[in-house]
Amino acid sequence: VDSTPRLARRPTRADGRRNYDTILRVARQAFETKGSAASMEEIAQDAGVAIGTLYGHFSTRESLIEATTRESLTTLIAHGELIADDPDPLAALIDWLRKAVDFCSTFRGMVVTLTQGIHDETSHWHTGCSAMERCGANLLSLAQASGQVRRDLGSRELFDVVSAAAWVRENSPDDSDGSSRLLELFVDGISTTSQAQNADGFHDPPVSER
Amino acid sequence: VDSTPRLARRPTRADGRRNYDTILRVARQAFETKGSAASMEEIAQDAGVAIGTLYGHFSTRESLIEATTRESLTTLIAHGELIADDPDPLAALIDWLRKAVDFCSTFRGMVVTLTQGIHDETSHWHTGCSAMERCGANLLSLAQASGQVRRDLGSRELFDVVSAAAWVRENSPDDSDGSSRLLELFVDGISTTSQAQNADGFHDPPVSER
DNA sequence: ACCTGAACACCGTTCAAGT
DNA sequence: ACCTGAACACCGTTCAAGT
Repeated sequence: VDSTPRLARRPTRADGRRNYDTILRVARQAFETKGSAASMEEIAQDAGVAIGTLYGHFSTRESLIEATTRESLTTLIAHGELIADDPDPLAALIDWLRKAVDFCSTFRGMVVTLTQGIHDETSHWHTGCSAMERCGANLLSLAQASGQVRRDLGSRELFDVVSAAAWVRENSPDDSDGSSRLLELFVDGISTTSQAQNADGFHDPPVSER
Repeated sequence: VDSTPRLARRPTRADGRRNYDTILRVARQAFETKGSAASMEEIAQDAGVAIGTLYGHFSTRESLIEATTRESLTTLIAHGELIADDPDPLAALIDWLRKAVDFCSTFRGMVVTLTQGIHDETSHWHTGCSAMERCGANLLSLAQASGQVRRDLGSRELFDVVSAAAWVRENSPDDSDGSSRLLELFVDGISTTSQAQNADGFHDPPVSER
């Protein structure tokens, strides 16, 4: 028996495919405006299908969230593999970390689902989460090999850093703009290069002084 | 009109006070085992009162959580004031940060309620949260004045660091033991003293190598 | 294969009546 | 002043019946 749950799949029949696509589109919209706890009933209604149809395609909320963000995750990982041969591994790592935080902040509440996914092997997310962690682990070890990042750091900790930064961004209004102040602090703590210098070579003033 | 909601108060009448105390005791227990989303109904039942009685004393879940942890918060702040005149302000700051993370991890889900509290002025928590933030801000500015901590750091960011570390601890099984690896990374990123050295003067190996 | 929606389950919160 | 618990509201999920 296969313990990993089957991911949502686009149906073959025309009407099913139509519904599947509409639900996905509506769900994306709903999650973005109301967060990952958006009402299933409402999504079904807005998609013009009965609630049972929604559950027919996406057996759990988590499965729907997964399907909704599958593309972005694939893109993130592809990008991570692409920049793996960057001459400056630290720059590549930082670049990827920022994009990873962006991904985890696709909508409110997503980062919670994601972290649950990585710890729960029966989760619809687990495969995706693991791929993401592996991708970060690769960039990390490259940066460590080049001596730019301290070696006492594991890939799980990197994942924690990313999710923590994403969590702060969605919970602290001040941090909701593009850059994650927390991540930059992390980067400073991680790198072995001259301390008190982030990737841009300077520190931003605290929010309260802008 | 006073917009800040009245905190839960111990009633004067004997039977009311008995119920109030029992509810508080049961709630503490329930939150610790089931997290801050523990069923109100169950708490009332276990306390041997009707659900209406619970709401009579604690108008919202948040109010109950606040009352449940009020003592610890007071202790945390008192401690922060006590160590403010430590000859080593950085050590004092770090000590307090660790205790603050502990406090925010009193039970699962608490840190979410807390961060909402600091951003929402109508919250039952807001007064407590602000006091906590002020306490940290004080220790921070002392450490900054002594040149041990970089100056481009605000108190809100410190609060974010604490809550992020607490959030990771309650979401990542690896980090659930006493120390918060994330916090230590932060500390490294914060301090102006020789990089790649935390307060103990060395780095712990990553979890995966222990 | 896929869709439907009534039915079930569960839980938080309120409020009129009681002591 | 405080307590009671039925009643209300809301929402997620299932499943027997239909196309």
